[in-house]
Amino acid sequence: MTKGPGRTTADGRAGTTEGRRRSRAKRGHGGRLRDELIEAAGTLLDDAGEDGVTIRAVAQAVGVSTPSVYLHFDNRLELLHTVCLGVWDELGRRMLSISAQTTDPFTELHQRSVAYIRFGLDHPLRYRLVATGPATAATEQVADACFRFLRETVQRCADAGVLHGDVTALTRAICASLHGAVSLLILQPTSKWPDDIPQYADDAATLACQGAAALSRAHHGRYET
Amino acid sequence: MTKGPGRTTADGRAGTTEGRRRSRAKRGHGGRLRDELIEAAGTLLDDAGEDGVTIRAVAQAVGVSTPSVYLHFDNRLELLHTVCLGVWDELGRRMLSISAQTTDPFTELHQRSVAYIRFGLDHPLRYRLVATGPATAATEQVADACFRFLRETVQRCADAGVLHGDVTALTRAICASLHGAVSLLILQPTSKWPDDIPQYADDAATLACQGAAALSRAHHGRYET
DNA sequence: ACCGTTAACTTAACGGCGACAACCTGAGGG
DNA sequence: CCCTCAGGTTGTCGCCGTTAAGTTAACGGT
Repeated sequence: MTKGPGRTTADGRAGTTEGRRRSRAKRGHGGRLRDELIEAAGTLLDDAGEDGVTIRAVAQAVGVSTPSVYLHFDNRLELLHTVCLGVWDELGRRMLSISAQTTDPFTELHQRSVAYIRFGLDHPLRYRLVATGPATAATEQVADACFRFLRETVQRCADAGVLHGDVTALTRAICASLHGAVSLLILQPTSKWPDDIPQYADDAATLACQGAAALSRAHHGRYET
Repeated sequence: MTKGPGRTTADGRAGTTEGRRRSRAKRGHGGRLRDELIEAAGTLLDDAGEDGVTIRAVAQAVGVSTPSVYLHFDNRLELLHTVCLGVWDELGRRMLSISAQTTDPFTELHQRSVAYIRFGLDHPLRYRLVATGPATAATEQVADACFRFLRETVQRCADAGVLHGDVTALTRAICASLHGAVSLLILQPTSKWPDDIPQYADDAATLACQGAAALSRAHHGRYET
């Protein structure tokens, strides 16, 4: 009865268990599968968490064989990051809409900070993946974009004379503080989150911005007049 | 000629490739292996990064069979976290020595903040594992200890009248800021770190503490007098 | 001196994973 | 009608974490 070595012969065949059987894409539309993979990986991420997003599971969900995924993504991580990037665009839009509604740069800084924190808390899994996972080209791209958004506002504050000193260093310190506010929460179960999330976000943003102001005063006093 | 299933027959035997052949421990000293495993996992972590610390690699490094690891650790994560906990104790010691040297509570808060950041940057891999990995009993224990250290100091500041409002919320905001200062750096290559790390740590601590002060003033104004 | 008990390990195997090389197939243009 | 090549598939490899079940040697008791 002991069958000796016991490999399971093969992966699940395409569409064996679930996922409607896919029709092959037309000649010029190979990218169709790519979109379906991203979407499937997204739902899988929400339903089963990061570990649930295996190449095999994603392939099966769209009704395709496992290696087909590699026709569109170099590896698992790139698929995962692509899923996340889609939602990060949303943050960029929020940032832009804020500066359209605000004139005072320091208020803008505060509001963008709040937006950053709320965004992270709205998409904990996706935030965590690109902001605390292993770095790739995609993560750097996103990180740079965020940094520039904030740096831009800090620069405006500096121009207006409300902040002083090294704009890059100041921005980095603010970024760090905001990132911490997000990541401290998302790496613990939501059950332990504070009751009033908007209040938390506002407080953390206040701490970051007012802290930056204090910091810039300290540097101002040290290096100038 | 195709042999059908192709399993690799077995793991590496104990001590096949490297690691001096271990002598079996005496009756009451089973814990000896445990210590050796922790040490081996530690070096492996430093040499090969987190992914290099596989159960098989650790077992081989001490010259023992793979499943023996499970005699002392429930799973891979617990081994990893145990490795990290050893070094986190150091932070506790630094915190205590700081309060022994300081009388002004706000200065103490600042110095403890600096200590926290510098500690994280001194042990990036170990910090990351317990502070941004999946939560376990070990991580919670460490997180709670840190939180209490800071909360204690914040409380002293509140007693001295230099901070006001909800001590727990204030501490949480500070923790978040400090954690962010550490994690923002450790998740990117050291080549991209700022040149002056002590300065960075001091700035981030200043931002956190002064930000907290500003925050507590805001709350004070809102709810009282 | 023997012997049962049990701590401290080992061998063997399971099931799953990411990744790759090599093959197949059917729609579209000539 | 047949040829081509984008859009897939089959079959494996070599890892991984983890578990079940067996083996060996130190000790306590008689």
